[in-house]
Amino acid sequence: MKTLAFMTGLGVTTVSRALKDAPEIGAETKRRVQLVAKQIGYRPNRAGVRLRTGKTNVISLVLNTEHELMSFVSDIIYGVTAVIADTPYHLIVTPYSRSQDPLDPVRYLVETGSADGIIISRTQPNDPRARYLLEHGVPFATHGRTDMGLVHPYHDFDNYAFASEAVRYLAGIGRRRLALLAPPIGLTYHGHTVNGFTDALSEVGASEVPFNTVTIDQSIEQIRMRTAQLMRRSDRPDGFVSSAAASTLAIVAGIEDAGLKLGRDVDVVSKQSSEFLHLFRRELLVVNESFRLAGSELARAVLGWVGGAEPGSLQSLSKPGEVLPYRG
Amino acid sequence: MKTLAFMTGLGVTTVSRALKDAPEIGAETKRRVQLVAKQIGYRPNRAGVRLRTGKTNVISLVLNTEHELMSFVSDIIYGVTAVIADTPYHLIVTPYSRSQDPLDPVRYLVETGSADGIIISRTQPNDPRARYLLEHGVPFATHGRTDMGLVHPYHDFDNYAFASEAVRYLAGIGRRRLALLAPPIGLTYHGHTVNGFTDALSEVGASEVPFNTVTIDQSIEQIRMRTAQLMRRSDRPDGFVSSAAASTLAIVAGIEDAGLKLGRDVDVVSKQSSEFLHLFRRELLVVNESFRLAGSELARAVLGWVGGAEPGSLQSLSKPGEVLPYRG
DNA sequence: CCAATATACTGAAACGTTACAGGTTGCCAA
DNA sequence: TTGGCAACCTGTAACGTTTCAGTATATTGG
Repeated sequence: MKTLAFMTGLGVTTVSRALKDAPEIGAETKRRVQLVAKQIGYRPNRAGVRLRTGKTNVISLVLNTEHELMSFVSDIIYGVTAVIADTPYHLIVTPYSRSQDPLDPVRYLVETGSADGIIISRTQPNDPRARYLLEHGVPFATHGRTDMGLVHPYHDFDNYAFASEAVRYLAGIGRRRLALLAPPIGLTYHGHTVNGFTDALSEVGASEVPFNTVTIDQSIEQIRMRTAQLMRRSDRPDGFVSSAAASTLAIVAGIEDAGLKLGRDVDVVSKQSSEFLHLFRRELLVVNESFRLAGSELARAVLGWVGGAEPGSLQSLSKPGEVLPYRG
Repeated sequence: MKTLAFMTGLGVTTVSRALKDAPEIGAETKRRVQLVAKQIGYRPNRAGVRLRTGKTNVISLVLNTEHELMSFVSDIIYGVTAVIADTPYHLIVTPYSRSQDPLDPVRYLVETGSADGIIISRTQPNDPRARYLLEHGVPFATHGRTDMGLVHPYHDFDNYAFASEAVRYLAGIGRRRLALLAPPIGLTYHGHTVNGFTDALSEVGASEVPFNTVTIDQSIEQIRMRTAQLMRRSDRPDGFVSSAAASTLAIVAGIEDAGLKLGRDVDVVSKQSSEFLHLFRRELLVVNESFRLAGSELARAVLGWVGGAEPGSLQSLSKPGEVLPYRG
């Protein structure tokens, strides 16, 4: 910048202001400065800006290293980076592990002022992280809604609609006794999913086969074993609704362990975030959820808040598509 | 830090030096300063340090947004973060897309001085990024080796061993006509894989069924279609070696599209980075490759170089485990 | 006892940027 | 003519850190 000032014969202050289109700089001067800046490839020094203004130009994605789905991590990162690609923002990934309080990484980011905006996942109805961030005035967006009467940006997939559509579909092909492999208890979308499931059950007059103690956070082996146990009982379900593709692999394995056949003895509707369940078993019924979209929406939301938009206007809910059987 | 200086009654210079165990500070003073620092929870301001020293405390992971495997992205990030978790380093993810020169993001990072160290993947035998980084003296590590006579840190999986073991295993169960679904042409490990494959073929006296134009970078549908075509020919292979789990799903689909049966008409050995292929088809033969390990090794390597270690001492090669059939 | 030296500490400057509090010029109205 | 004002520009300080070039005091060797 000093170089720019020298080259243009102006003061550094003028150059600084000219580069950000301040009103008190002559139009001609602005164009001149910006031209020279472009020519010599001037890039603002992030440390200088950050030290002076506190603006980090960083968005942090806070992830659980044990429980996030593989596809979630990959796709959400790509979604976020696609949006921030032509902004000065960088994406930093802040991990936390099972043993840690989920609030820890968030507190760290806020205390060290390491990010202008934060994206969190595994959102809870009463989420201490959201509360903390609101209290500290740090812009953020959550993947999943909260239920605290506080308003903040979020992106969510309509899991109520997913679960209820899944139940309706299964009922439509004659399935009457349904089991739900739900999201982890405690997370907001667990509630949404369970509600959609049970509401639709009573709507169509089907019944639930309890599978409560198992969630998609469990290991493949656990889910497989518990499914096999369940399927060996006389009152076994004839339909499953599964909230995650990886768990669906385990459910199918469990079904087959019990000597039953997918599509004949039982049907499974599963969410998936990439098109592979139909390669796995053609009989599966799938609903797509795009985590890349989630990443983009979340990035847009945080950037919006950072840029001064109303948090309440930065909320989005993505509707599930139809339940899809295999086609050709 | 000014606060610390005031509290201890020392000058800021002394505090700065005391905190980093400089030799010219009295032992007693050091302990005192460090105690007070701990008490008030002092954390060095990253912008201050970065502005003064140029040290960013950032490691950047450069990823292709189209062609990286899902599991690769997720696991490598977790591997890296696990290593840098108890260091002052942050991980930033720098993406680039199909249309871009892979050198672009690297150049950006170097020109803006945005990272102390860089991790790159999809390494080529003659890799312009590695050359560029060496020329500019920026520490980096590559996932995969180069072959330019230049020495730099890397982590690699021994794909020669993988491919040759796979061939030996298939030959051992009577397969004689093998096809290889190779990594993308141009990447170093394409060559390694192909060499391992062909060397072992001649060793065991089996023959290759060319499948050259297809690589794991292609879409699931493409691979599936091409496999089905191949399997409908009279000179079809009776064994496959596949370099990626996702592609293996497509190969199996293609095999079944052609009306053939896995394990009877044809066997497939595939790498996988998470334990799911055996849920998919029990007849599959798998070799595990841990991307989390790769991430950790790469992080250790860059940090080592940043810390002044010899680049040549920061190279690691991970040997594949055995070919594993399904068990219980 | 003095000079040399080691030990322990310090102020000022600098990294690149922006905000604050001006300064200069030219024009217009009184 | 002059005071006021708008338009445009500028120097200085500050953000938090480290480095440079010291200073002051105690210790040692001759």
